[in-house]
Amino acid sequence: MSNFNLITTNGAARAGELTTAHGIIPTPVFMPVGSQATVKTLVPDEIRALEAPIILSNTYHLYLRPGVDIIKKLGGLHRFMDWNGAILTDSGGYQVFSLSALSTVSDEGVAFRSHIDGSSHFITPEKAVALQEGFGSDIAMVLDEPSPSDAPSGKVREAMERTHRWAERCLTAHQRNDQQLFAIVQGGFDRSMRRCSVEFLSSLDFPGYAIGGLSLGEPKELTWEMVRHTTQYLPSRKPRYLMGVGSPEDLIEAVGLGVDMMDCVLPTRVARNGALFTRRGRININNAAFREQGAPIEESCDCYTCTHFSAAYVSHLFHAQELLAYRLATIHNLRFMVRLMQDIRTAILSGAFDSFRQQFMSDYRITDEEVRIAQKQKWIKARKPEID
RNA sequence: GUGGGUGUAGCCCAGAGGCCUAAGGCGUCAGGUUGUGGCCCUGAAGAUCGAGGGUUCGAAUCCCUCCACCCACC
Repeated sequence: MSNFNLITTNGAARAGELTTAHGIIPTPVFMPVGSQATVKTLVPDEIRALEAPIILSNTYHLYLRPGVDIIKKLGGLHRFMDWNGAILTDSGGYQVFSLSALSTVSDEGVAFRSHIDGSSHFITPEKAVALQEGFGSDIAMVLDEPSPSDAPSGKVREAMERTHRWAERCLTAHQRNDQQLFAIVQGGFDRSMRRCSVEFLSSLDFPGYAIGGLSLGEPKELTWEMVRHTTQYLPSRKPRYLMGVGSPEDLIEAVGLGVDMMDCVLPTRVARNGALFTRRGRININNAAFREQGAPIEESCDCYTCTHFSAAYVSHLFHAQELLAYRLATIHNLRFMVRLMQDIRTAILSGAFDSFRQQFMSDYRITDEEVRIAQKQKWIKARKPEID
């Protein structure tokens, strides 16, 4: 029996159901991030109210603090944080490279220093699996090695091949049958390497596949080219998870390319800085214009924040740096993302994905073109040494 | 009233004859954040340096007068 039921497709876009030990998850789905066993500022009842069926947590952070033994002793991650929905744990591969500059990779595993106290640690693929089995997450990720966006192709291939060997070892080590282990495709920004990665990992019959190593500052067009290229070779009957992406417009784009699952810190992180999503685009609640707005952030939004408070009140809380500001903004942005995915799914099921996408994109004011160009040039500049 | 101190952007302040076209922080105004540190990063606006006079090639800076505020003593 398969864990994933592909209900329908609409072009490349897909609607399905992913069965986990903690519920059936309608896909496509957006997973709020709760790295340290908490979706920052929210209690589980509030996450439930968002209608988020699954959240993401993080092996790296939980391993360092409070440690797997404590979580195990207290009944596993679900009980520890009182969340009875599904949980996906990231393996920590990404954090080792992004958070800690002092890490060294070998075939055996990765040695790194804690960003908290500087202590030394060593994680092997087997240990990454054991940790996640200890946490008891519903979906575990293999230990992978993402490549920095400026890595030369030799290094990218090396990291990809190591990721493949680690994936095999994770699969062998994995034991819990109430937990699914997903593989992670790497291969940088090279089409042939991406394809190579997909084909190798597909042969190992994982219950799900993630696309890693993207959205690292590269131009959007390149991100989507890689996603399109990757999903076309992935097995259609398995869920596809695009890691670490993205913004509201990214959700639509990715689903349109055949992605089923996504997670991103963006909605929660920018929320804490006053950036709020609406169907007409992103706003900054700190802007002077909102100081006197009696209407909510978005009239048509059904979130707790918008059904209880004016934009002026939220604006006041931000200017006063009140803790409630972060909570209300987080609730709004996450509900926006979850609801957007729900609407996308409804559109796919009724065969109207394309028109939904067109309508959304024409309503939604995307990041200024100037900013995008500046980011692109910055990325090109960073890679220049390799080109020379 | 006498003695002392302080006056530089909305607020706190750096500067002590020329590198001042006056620095920094907070605040204000606007951007950014993509497998999470509520951090942080980037821009912008905003100052006839309390007022007036003088010395000097040159004054926020030295001198004089006045004004305001603070402290102490009457």
